[in-house]
Amino acid sequence: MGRSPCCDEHGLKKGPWTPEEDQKLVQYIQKHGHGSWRALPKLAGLNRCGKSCRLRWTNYLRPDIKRGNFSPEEEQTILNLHSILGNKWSAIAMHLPGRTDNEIKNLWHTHLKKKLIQMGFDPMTHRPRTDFFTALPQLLALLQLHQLMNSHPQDDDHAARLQVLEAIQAAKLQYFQCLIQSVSATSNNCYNCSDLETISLLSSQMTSSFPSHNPPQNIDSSNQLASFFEPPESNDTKQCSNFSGFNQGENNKPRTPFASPLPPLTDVSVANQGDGCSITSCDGNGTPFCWPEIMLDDQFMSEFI
DNA sequence: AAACCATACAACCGCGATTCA
DNA sequence: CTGAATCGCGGTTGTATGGTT
Repeated sequence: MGRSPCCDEHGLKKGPWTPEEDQKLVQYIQKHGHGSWRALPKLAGLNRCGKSCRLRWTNYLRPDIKRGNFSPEEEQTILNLHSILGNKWSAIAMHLPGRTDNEIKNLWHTHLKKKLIQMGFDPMTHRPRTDFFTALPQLLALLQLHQLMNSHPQDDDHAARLQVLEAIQAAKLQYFQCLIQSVSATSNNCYNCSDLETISLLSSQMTSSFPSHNPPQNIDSSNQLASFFEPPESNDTKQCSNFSGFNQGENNKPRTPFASPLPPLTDVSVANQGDGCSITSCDGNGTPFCWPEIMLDDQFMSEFI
């Protein structure tokens, strides 16, 4: 279906509008209405395309446009509507008299989106942020690499092995942080579960947190994750990050800090502290909740926190 | 004072939807 | 019914402005 690109017509002015052009446009529309936008520029004596005129009128010159900063109430309305409607700026604008879709869109990109991110919310889903599913493919790829490496213990590429192990440690930390974020976000619930059950439960919760995305369908990779979270057996490990989320001792099983039962938590934060990281939070009564100590390399802490 | 950077917002562009001959 | 013309939306870019180094 062919279309003539109206704005490509040569000789037509582009760029910022002058007060004289504004005046011509306003006077013409007040007198005749806009009618056909395509025909308007010629009739109004403007050297612009109709599309440019329509945009200038609807976004700037219309008499019912409310100018000035958005009020906190307006911002809240936009946030509420965006969580329901998504990027349907014109639909959102219909609920805010005097505001244009363009103005709302700009506000979103310059302020509201950043505000949500800073508050730890995903600006698209309006739910607590977690990069779990973003990181999952890399996590699984690293797992495969790890398994491959372990199945060829004779390989003597020491540097490569170290690199892979470090990457794995980084992925573990990233995954761990996702869990913390999720616990923080769901802190009104008490979980009574053990290590992998916690992961499984949180994973399913995260799945339900992404209605508009496409999380991996086959999320039941608990076995893979379980083996992935086994501590590396190589002697090289001491040169890598020490993720003390493993039970040190006979079983060497992965240990999440979410010992059962988990109290409702608030103010969860992870801070870089010397050689490792400290996690602080409060329970529902505002008293500090004691987390297991996590030791990690500065390199990884500075990268991920 | 100049260069650089970040931010805000007006304007443009491409494309799907709708209208109309 | 068909396809060209037009409209309107959402994503993106360009530029002015203010702040920082």
